[in-house]
Amino acid sequence: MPSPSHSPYTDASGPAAEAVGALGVPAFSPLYQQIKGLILQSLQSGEWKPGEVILSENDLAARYRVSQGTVRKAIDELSSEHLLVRRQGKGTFVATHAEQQVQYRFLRLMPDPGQEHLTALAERRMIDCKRVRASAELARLLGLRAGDALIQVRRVLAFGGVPTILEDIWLPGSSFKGLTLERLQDWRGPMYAMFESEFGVRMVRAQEQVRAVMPDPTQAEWLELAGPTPLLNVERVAYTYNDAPMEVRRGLYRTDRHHYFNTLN
Amino acid sequence: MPSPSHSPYTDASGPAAEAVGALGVPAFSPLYQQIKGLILQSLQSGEWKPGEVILSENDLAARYRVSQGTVRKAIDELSSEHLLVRRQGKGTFVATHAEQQVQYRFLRLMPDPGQEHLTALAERRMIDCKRVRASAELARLLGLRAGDALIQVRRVLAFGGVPTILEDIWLPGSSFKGLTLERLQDWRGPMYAMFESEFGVRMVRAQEQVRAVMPDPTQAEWLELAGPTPLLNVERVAYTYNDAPMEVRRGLYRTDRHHYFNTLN
DNA sequence: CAGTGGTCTAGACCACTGG
DNA sequence: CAGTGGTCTAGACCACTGC
Repeated sequence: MPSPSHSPYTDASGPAAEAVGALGVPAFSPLYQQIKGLILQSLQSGEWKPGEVILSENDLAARYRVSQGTVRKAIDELSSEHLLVRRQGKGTFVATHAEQQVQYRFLRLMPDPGQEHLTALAERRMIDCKRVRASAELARLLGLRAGDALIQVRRVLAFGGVPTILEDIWLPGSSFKGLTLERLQDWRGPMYAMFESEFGVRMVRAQEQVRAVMPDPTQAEWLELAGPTPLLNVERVAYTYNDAPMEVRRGLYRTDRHHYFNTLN
Repeated sequence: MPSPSHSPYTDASGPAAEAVGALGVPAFSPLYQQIKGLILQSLQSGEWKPGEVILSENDLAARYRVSQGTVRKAIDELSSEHLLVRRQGKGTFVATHAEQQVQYRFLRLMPDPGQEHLTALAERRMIDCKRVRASAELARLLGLRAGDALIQVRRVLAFGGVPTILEDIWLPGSSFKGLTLERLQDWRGPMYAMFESEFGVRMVRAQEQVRAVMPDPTQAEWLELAGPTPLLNVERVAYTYNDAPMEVRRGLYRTDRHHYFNTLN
């Protein structure tokens, strides 16, 4: 393992041992990337759960026999991916959706200027939660086979009494056994926080596709639309650790008092 | 200035000299943040132009009398904000919109699966470029006064012969003197690349608000819509260095063969 | 080959938290 | 006060580029 007297590059032992690519070509992978992978494994295996402290940088450095700076760089990346959260003086924590500050981290619908008071008046109406079979399309998105068991949830989010979001959510039945309408209704806090504590599934990343659509009559009824109203159709696939898809969600958003917000860097 | 024998924290000379907050409270600001600010100033002042190499890390370290590691951390952040681009073995370059790889970095409309061929068939139709006066709304967004001179550009983007995007663009007249329809039509490449090389304005960041709307008859005509079609209304404010707003843009996007794409982290 | 960015280390000290 | 993350340095060496 790395030690002061020899270079980490020429040393084939330690955590870097099998850094060899598919073709036998030595695929160079920096030490800190390998450390990052090891920490990631510990997160996936549940060694540290959402909200908990992980080992200190010094302890991790000792565990992996590398310098603190190398551990630090690994944590830097995990932290910028929102998998870990650093708190100076306290430690490094596993990120969670159950924090006041980052609630609804994935919801990009914001109140228009002058409508900010609506956020405080949010109200969730759980409509349905049932077992269904995966269509070809849903199976493809979730990496399953058509016909596999899914759980489908339907709900409405209202702001200031105005139904604004109609959502259908599909989850792999195998990972969410025992999810019922009642448990959803009783839960306080973000749904993704419930997934963490009740099912051990942490959503880490998501992709959305947005289109403009006209609602069908059923959808219009749930949103209590008076006349024909164009809506945003937001299709989301959410991923856990190691980029495994774990949720598909289709939301219909009213945008007369809200807008979908995005920052381009 | 910092040197091996004394701590950078207790040294009040060098680039860190006036790190004192508004209330006389010593507002601690890390050295690398100050270096970052100094590099940012050089970018704003045009010492290095988009596409050019900047000083090497060693040279910057010498210039600012800090270690290479500190310069490195400053460049790390500027690089993650897409203001600089590192190329191993070659140097660090000022980011530009005039690169093949990152063309249309801010355009989030993507072809639907099976429609990817459309991207190659893009076609721009410049419609209009005229001087107007800022409305109260536009003035607010651009940090100007109502009535100030603006340049308004209207154009259509078509894919595979289908008009898909109708855009209105507003620019501060003071920064874009001499922008004409003809120059826009003659320009090959991204509009933001033209802003860089012709007007010295580099767009660095942008925010978008997306809503679902029905087009008015004029808009429907430009997009050659047969019947009533809901569209995405995308309002963008783009910013240069130091977060100064330099462009407002309203786009109407057809989403029957395309979608607005977003990644949530 | 020299020059650039990229990685890794070891050690020192600062800023923050909590007992 | 000890323990945590955060900053800074100096030096060594690797990976990549182009002459």
